Amino acid sequence: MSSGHGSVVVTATPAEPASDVTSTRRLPPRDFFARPTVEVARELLGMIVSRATADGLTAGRIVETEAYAGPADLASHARAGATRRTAPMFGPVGHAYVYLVYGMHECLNVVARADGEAAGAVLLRAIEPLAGIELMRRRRGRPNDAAARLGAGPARLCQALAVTRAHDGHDLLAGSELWLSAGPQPPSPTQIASGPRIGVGYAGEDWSRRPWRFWLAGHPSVSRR
DNA sequence: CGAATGATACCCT
DNA sequence: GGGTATCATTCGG
Repeated sequence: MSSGHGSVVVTATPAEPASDVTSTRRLPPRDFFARPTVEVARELLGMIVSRATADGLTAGRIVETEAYAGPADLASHARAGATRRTAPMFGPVGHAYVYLVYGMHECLNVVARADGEAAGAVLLRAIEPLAGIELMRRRRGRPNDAAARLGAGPARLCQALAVTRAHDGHDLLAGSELWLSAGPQPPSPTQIASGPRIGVGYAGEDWSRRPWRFWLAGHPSVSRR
C-alpha cells in the first residue's frame, strides 16, 4: 500500500481500470440529483466524470466534493439570487454550473436539490485520473506532475478535463462530450470523510463551519491533506 | 506567503 | 452607467 507518499494511509479502494470505465456508460438517473444537495455531494464520491474531445478521452473518479445549499447558504453563489451567472443553479438538476474564479480558474458544479429546496449545487473538487492521463498532463502543461495530482483541486480538475464555461448549463446526463456515470461500486461509508468547505470564510461561522466537504479518506488525489 | 487576472455584484452618481 | 471590492484557486518564491 505504500506508494511513495510516506506515511499516508490509503484507505480508499483503487478504481477500476480505464478500459472498464469507458466500455459501459451507466448514467445515474435524473432523480439522483433531485435530493438534498448534501446527500448528493456525499454520494457523488466514487462516480465517474468523462470528457471526450477530438484529442481523446479523459475520465476520472470523483474523490472530493462540496455541497452548496442554495440562496440561504451564504457560501453559495446562489446567495445573490438568480443572476446571469448563477442561472444554471436555478435550472434543471443534473446540469453543469461552471464559473470563473479568481479571474483565471474554472470550477465545475453539478446542480442538485430536493423538492422544495432551491438552487443547490455540488462543486467537484478532485478526481482520481483514470483515462487520458497523458492528455491531462498536456492540458495542464505540467509533464512532470504525478498522475494522482492532475485533478487534485477544482480548477485542476477542469483543466485536466478541458471543462470551460462553454459547458455552463450542459446536461451531464446526456450528450457525448461531458457526462457523469456510476462507478463500479460506491465507496463504503467508512471511507468517506467530511469537514468544513474550503475558502468560504467570508460566509461567516454559521455557514463556513458546516461539514459539507466530502472526500475519500487518505486518497492521494484529494486536494488537501 | 503573495501575485496573477477578470468577471461579477453592489453601491454610487 | 461607472468605480471597486471581492473572489468556491494555483503556483512559485
